[in-house]
Amino acid sequence: MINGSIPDIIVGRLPRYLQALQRMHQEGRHTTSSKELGDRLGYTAAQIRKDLSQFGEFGKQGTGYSIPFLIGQLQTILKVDRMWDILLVGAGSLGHAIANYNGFANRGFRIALIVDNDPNKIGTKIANFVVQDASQVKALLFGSGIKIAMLTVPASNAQAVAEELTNAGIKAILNYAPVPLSLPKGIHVEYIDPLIQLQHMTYYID
Amino acid sequence: MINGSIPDIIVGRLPRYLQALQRMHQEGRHTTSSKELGDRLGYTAAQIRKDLSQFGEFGKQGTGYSIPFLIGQLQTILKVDRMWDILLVGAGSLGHAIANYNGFANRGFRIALIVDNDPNKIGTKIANFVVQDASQVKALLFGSGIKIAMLTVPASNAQAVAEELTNAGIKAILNYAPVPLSLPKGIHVEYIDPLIQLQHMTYYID
DNA sequence: CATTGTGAACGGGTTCACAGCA
DNA sequence: TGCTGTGAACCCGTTCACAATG
Repeated sequence: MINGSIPDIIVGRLPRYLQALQRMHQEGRHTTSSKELGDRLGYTAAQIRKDLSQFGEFGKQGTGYSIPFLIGQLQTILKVDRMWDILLVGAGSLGHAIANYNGFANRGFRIALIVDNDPNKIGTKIANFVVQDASQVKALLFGSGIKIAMLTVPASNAQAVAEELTNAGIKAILNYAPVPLSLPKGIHVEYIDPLIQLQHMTYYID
Repeated sequence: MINGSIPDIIVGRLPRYLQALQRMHQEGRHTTSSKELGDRLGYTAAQIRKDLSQFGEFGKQGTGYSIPFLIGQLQTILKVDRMWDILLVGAGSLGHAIANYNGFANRGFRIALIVDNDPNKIGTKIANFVVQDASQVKALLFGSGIKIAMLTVPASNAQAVAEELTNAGIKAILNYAPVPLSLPKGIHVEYIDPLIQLQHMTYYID
């Protein structure tokens, strides 16, 4: 393990490894192998070993990997050994569903602030939060330490809102709006768009 | 264009091309080029030309691509030149958000049936649908022509439910539960898991 | 003896570069 | 001139295969 720049495709698999390991841990397991982990996730054993070897030597020959140890290592690598506060932009039905989802906390995340630009929504309560005015987002974020946003606004506003967020210091955006965002280098964007995935699958169905 | 088996990674980009083209169409545009399309989506012009060339010769030298024509071609290739009925499994808050989302129809999909296994939810109404009993799913699907399911059930049930769906004739599953599904060859699965994507991004943030 | 870590071989997707054509 | 379609070159991620070791 002598590396500065890890391929993004490898980084993208680490959360899946972590998820599977946490599940094994819940099942009371203590040890696993690259083979078993690969079988669960649909990867080859060699790939898992090669991926992990980019970050260190975490296994033992003949034995495999200690599950709790590897969980700890991956949490450190992915920086989810801490709690990340998240800004939720958009208090529509999807925003509601996200705000009410209780699976974030044990994975390193928590919704910390909800904003919307609809006067009818500002001031209403969602899951213990009062919806704040989106136009004040820069002031609301100032000093908050929030660096991640989830975007659930209409497609037509997404680019403009994303630019405001960038301007307000946000460094990563999980974009639920069905539009590609064009933002400065250094801002990380991931997309969630069920229609893209549905259309991918229909190609294969008769 | 002489091809039987297109790489899946190319198929996965086609819905994005289609989405961008539809947006251009809404903007009143008639023609585009591989360069412009690539700029919108973050791909190189060469890649877009090469991808499209797998399916035919859709462009004109010197001019580019006719937007309505290319939209039609991609819709045919992806089989979204028809309407696909979808089964929604799980009537929790995420299921509600999905059922109330009105962006499916103009992209080739519509929710046709909602089921849940919670007696308190069965019989309630969501977005004009009465929630049906999940245990009857095979009978409900029989003769319906529904081949696609969206899964918004707890992680602990997801594998078992997915197997039932497979058994009931479902061919494609969009899985919102944070677990990898293990299903027979020929069943297509796509995953949506915001935590995986958040943990991917935190790797890059300080 | 089971299983890791890894250099080397392999494979396939991306980019290049240019002929061809409107 | 502008832009497509595509063979060839290139690049990079995956798989192989085996020495190393608890």
